[in-house]
Amino acid sequence: MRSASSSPGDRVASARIRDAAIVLFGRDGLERTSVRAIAAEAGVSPGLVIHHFGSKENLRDACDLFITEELFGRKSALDASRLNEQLQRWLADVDQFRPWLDYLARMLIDDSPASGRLFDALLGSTRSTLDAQTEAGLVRPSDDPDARAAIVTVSGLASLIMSKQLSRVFGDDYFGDAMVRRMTIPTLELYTHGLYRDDRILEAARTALAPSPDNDRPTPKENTA
Amino acid sequence: MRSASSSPGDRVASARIRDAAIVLFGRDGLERTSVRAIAAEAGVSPGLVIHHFGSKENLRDACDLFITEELFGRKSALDASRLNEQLQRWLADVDQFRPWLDYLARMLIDDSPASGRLFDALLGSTRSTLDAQTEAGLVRPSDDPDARAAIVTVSGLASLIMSKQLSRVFGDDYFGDAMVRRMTIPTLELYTHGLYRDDRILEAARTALAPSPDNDRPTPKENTA
DNA sequence: GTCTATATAATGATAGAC
DNA sequence: GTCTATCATTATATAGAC
Repeated sequence: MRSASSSPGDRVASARIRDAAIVLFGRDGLERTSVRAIAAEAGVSPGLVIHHFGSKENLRDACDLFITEELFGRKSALDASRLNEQLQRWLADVDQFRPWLDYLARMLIDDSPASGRLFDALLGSTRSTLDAQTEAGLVRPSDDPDARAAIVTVSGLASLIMSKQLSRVFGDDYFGDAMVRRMTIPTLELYTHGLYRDDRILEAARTALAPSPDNDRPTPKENTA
Repeated sequence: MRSASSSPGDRVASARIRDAAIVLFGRDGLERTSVRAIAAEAGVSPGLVIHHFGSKENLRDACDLFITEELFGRKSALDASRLNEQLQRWLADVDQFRPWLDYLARMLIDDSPASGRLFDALLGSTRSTLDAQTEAGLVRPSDDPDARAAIVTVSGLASLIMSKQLSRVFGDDYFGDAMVRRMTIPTLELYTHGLYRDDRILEAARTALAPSPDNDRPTPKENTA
């Protein structure tokens, strides 16, 4: 397995540049990262970065491609099980894969061309996983499986995107074990027993959204934020 | 109520500049927005922007302050009910408040000094709302109320941060009614009945995380992403 | 493949007139 | 308060030597 840290000498320069770019783009963001900084991180000259990738934008595309291929494999077909397995691996060794996780989080919030494809793939994977688990009797059926998959997807990604905030709140460094341990059981608890004690709020919302032409109130969201 | 759109002439220049900055920072991000672009949006010269705010960074701080004061009020004390009420108002009229919602989402992902305070306030508000609802018998008690509040908070914010992705998936323009309507019932469904049919996965995780010194596996997250 | 040196454009910020 | 003109810095990207 290729290391995510940059140890100059063991890879060719173009790979070192790409890896350095992933680290810095993921850590500081695309705009805050200069070609010079990438060159310094990779131990090469700024000119070589452009020589290999043509432009900063092309380098970003190369990083997007690399990360998505690491996640999904070279095959264009979406393999939900491989994606889940790969994500598990990254999350299981955060110290090593943090740059890739950071880059992934950046991809999801900087809506680039690759961003939409990535989100669609994650959503599709969640959808098919939930379908399989529903068929296996593990997960409850849903009236709107697509919407449910979207909710589960964005909720899962939320911990990734806001991992810095969560780590700080839990007195942990950045996506450390303490945070993961602290979140796991309550998350599964929520997904097992829900939050509300009875159907009152759900039924109230159903009534409010029921067929009634003059009803265009903006749907009671009931403190879900 | 002050309008969030920029119609030059009805406000003093410094307010127009600040509002323009909120629009552009929220839409394009801090780094992609130049002082010149803000000046053009506000209908003033670039020099005036610096004259009023000293620097781009100070202008950003002023925007952070403005948005947080709009959310929480001028009082430093955290008032959960006011915050919830204000968020409802913004979400109920997305067309008007989109710039503020966008700016809010940017604040949460660009971890600035104000970002941590904002997140803490949102978390605290969620926590106290859940506490009140628990006491009222509406919400189930939790073994780890802080962790549960964190999960609910980031999950709620996830829809805000990834609203562009969600809108696209639901064939809607950007946080439109279709998306909100489509998400509301499944979200409440999830919060009412949960996702899993029984306790198997929860119990498996509890066992895996049970007191066992040699067990430092990275906690099975079971496809929540 | 890799470097140094440089061109060119855009940025944040300043100075001074009005 | 507001503008125009400009400075100094930094950015990406190019050119050509080795």
